[in-house]
Amino acid sequence: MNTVLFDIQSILGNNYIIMLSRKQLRNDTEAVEKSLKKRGFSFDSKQWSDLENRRKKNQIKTQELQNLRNTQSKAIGTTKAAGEDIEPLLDAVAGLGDALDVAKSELQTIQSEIDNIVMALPNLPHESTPEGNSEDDNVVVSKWGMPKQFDFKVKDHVDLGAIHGLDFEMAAKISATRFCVMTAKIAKLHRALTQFMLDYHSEKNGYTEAYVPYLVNAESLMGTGQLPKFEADLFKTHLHGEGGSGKSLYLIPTAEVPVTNMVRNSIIKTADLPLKFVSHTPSFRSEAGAYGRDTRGLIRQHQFEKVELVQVVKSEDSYQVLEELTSHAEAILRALELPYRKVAICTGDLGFAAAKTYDLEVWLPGQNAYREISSCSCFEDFQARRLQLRWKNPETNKSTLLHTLNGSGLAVGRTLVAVLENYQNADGSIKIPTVLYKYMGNITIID
RNA sequence: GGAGGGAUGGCAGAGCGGCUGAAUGCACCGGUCUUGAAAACCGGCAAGGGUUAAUUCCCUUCCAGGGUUCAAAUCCCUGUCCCUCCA
Repeated sequence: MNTVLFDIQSILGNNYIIMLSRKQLRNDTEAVEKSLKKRGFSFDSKQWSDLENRRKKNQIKTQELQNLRNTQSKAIGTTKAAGEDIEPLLDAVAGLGDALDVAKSELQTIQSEIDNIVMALPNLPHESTPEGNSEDDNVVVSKWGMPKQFDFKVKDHVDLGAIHGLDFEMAAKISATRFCVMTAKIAKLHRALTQFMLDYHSEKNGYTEAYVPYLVNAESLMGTGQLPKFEADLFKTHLHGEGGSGKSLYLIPTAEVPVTNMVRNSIIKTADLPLKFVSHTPSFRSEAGAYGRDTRGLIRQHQFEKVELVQVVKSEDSYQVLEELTSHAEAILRALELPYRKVAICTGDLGFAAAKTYDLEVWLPGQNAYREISSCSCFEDFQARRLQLRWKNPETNKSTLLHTLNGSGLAVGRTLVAVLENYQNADGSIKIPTVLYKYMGNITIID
């Protein structure tokens, strides 16, 4: 995969802080290296320390020069106010400006080298994240429901969908592969699922519904960690046409990006915590690295609907909230009576920004397997640090980084797959899950 | 499409070349008073970074980027966003 290098300073300005704490990197370099190794990421601590030493030298030098300039300028000010001759003082500062410029640009070069390295570092895994190299090492934590036994040969969702109005060829005609068209009852069922999820989370679990832009700027993607590293997975657009004067916008790969960025660069009032948002958006993935995987059906699409849960909480609450948020996603599966299992993602399979992740995998009779339908993650302060997302701790009177979490509640397309396959009858008709009746005009079956 | 006005600390809002990291008010925190609370009064209160034994010292930041100057929140240029008026 291509790693796209950005001029990070031009995007975020000079005054941002980086995702892993610089202090931690400096003081615990070895521990960081060891922790990142668990997730298969090699961090060259030697190279980094060298850079850091150069940075330190240059920064001290630069700041000394700045200090000199400041005191001299003040002296000129007071001398002038006293009506005395400032000429000798002006002579004394001649050349200072040039020396400062040189020092500054050296420092900046080193800084941006460091920034590029640090921005590309993934989060450290939480101690409770199981160690492992690949998805094969993920750990099943729990199972709910029994896969239903069918007394006929089950169809997969593609065959079932073909009967009811799920059309991939038509989508390919008007767009490309990995898109779909839904019509009639199946389109309605898809919408019903979305409605049900949104209502459930906002009414029963206390989330605030949010409608957000589907095109976002680079700063937002930096904030949640998709940039600078994963541009190849995104669809990029141009505001005033390709090569136009407008800046580039990206189609969101998940609602996490716009929703979490709503509170970028802010200090949240204690009384407003925790923040809980639920948002339904389409998600766009170019899936650059996934050619040949799940080419059939709805599982892996360039465009799919998702209902996303996002929470912003105090650091001491985050792991309890991860359990809670995961249970909110599970509640949808239970309400739909879909068998699933909960899997703890191992260090080698963990997403870039996550410290700990649970995947929920739903049972798909058509594949005779459990497949991911939700991914619930705790990012600790990793995103918050990039986002400058803090609260004022009244005990210490200090601005403190918050923790962010999110999870799909659920991926709607895949939920549709699960409903089609789990609720099928021998004749290809689909029973409607009870909780969806009211969203389906009280019909009980699609035939 | 054309003409103006604006963006300052958690919020509101002064400042418009040097003594301003920033008046004042609100909010917030601590205290006095009170049986308790409120009110009143007193005090504190921006963020980020470096450095340090340190709550030490220093640097940066008044939308963003560049420029002028010994010195910029303040002057100049560019961009972004907001608001008013005209077509």
